[in-house]
Amino acid sequence: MAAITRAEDLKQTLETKILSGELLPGTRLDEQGLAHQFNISRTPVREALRQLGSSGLVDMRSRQTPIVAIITVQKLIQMFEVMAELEGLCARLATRRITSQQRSQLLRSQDDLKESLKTDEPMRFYEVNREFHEVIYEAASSEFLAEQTRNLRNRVSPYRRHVTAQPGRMIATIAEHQAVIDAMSIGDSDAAATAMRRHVNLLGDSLADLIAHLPSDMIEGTIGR
Amino acid sequence: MAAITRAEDLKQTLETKILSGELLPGTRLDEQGLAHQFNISRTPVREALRQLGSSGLVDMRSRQTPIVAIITVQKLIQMFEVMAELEGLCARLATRRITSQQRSQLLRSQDDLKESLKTDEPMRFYEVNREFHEVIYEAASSEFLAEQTRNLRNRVSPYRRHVTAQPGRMIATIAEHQAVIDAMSIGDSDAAATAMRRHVNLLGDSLADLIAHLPSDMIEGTIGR
DNA sequence: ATAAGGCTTATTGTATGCAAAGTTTTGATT
DNA sequence: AATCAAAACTTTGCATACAATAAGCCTTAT
Repeated sequence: MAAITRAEDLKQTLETKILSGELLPGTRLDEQGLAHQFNISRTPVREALRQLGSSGLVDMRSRQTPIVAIITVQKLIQMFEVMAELEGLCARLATRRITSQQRSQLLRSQDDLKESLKTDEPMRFYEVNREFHEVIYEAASSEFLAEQTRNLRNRVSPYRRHVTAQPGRMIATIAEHQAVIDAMSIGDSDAAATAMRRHVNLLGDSLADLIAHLPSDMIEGTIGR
Repeated sequence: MAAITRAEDLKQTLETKILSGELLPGTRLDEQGLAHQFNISRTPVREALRQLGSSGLVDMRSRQTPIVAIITVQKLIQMFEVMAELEGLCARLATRRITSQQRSQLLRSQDDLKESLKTDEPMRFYEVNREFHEVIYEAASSEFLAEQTRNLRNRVSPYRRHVTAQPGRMIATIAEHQAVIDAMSIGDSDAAATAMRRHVNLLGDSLADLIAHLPSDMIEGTIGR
């Protein structure tokens, strides 16, 4: 399922670089530069940028050089608010529809989380955490809901890695995940939804605090160049 | 705030035609045809189509002629499920943040709904109904949430008008709106969220039923030719 | 009659050139 | 030295030409 068109290829490449933090918010993405850099013409570059634009990762003000989207603290809070609701719905649906296989995957990922906390591997923690949520998306059996939620996760991802590595947050995350698992295991879908919503909102608050209390020139989001 | 670029213009035009039902799901949107029809080149046409593609209104399978997106009944149900959750969140936030002006706007729209039912003006009903929800988005004071919810409303809109005009649904809608208003007026944000979620889900079920029980060649969504 | 295969045609993907809008630099004037 | 204006330059928006791929059609063989 490799991308066949240059535009699609570039879109994937840029998306990866933005999500991974290699391209920081505010970075200018001029067509000619990218075209030259990837040995393609401006046409597919434009298409890739436009697509990233409508997905929200790139800011496309007309007649101006596109930049990696900068999210204000206020908007970040709003995004987590919505994400909390969607993840909550995922948990609610998953509680009713989860298979036993998926249930054991959840338990396993919980063990892995504790392990990576003990061995102090924040990157692994980040990845396992992602898997935990991914299992719940799958268990919810709503491809559309999964897409929407993933898209939102992606959009906040460039800011998220700041907070994920914080020790306090890692411990809290494990406890919050446990609350979700517990609610799901007794089949209480409302409690599962509430626990998940709370989990995501706490994460958002913590991230918002972190960013808001940083001096503005420490925030990567300020127009770097 | 008129669109200045041809691509943006065309995007708006196509979006309007799709939402209004003038362009039915399954309609082919070939670049050359549109370019000729609007006296512009293929380049801005491509851009407009790509944008509509990522917003979900147009289906853009690679190397194939784009078509107005066809939504399966299953996916439609999933979309309403998510929309119900988002509209519920809107109602919850709006309950806490609504101004007195907005509150009276809600009451007024409720009167207008009853009026347009009495005078049998389904188009007006449709429009006032939209306004009702729009006021709640605004009252929720989360531009991001409003955007997400609107986008979803737009995506189901081509299918929605089938059910809106049904007399039973119109009466039910008025009652369901009233439940939302009542909960909001006593400041019970949870009840408001639940009432709104219920309202949107009922609408979705009703629409899904309608479409599922129709012979497939009566569904506009089937690839018309 | 039907299915398989190749050829023709239609349509999308990409490159390039030109026009228009925006940005920066430079210079003149106060 | 500071400010404003204009010109030079940069960068995006659009048009057109060409390449590549998929779709449709016809032929042919079984």
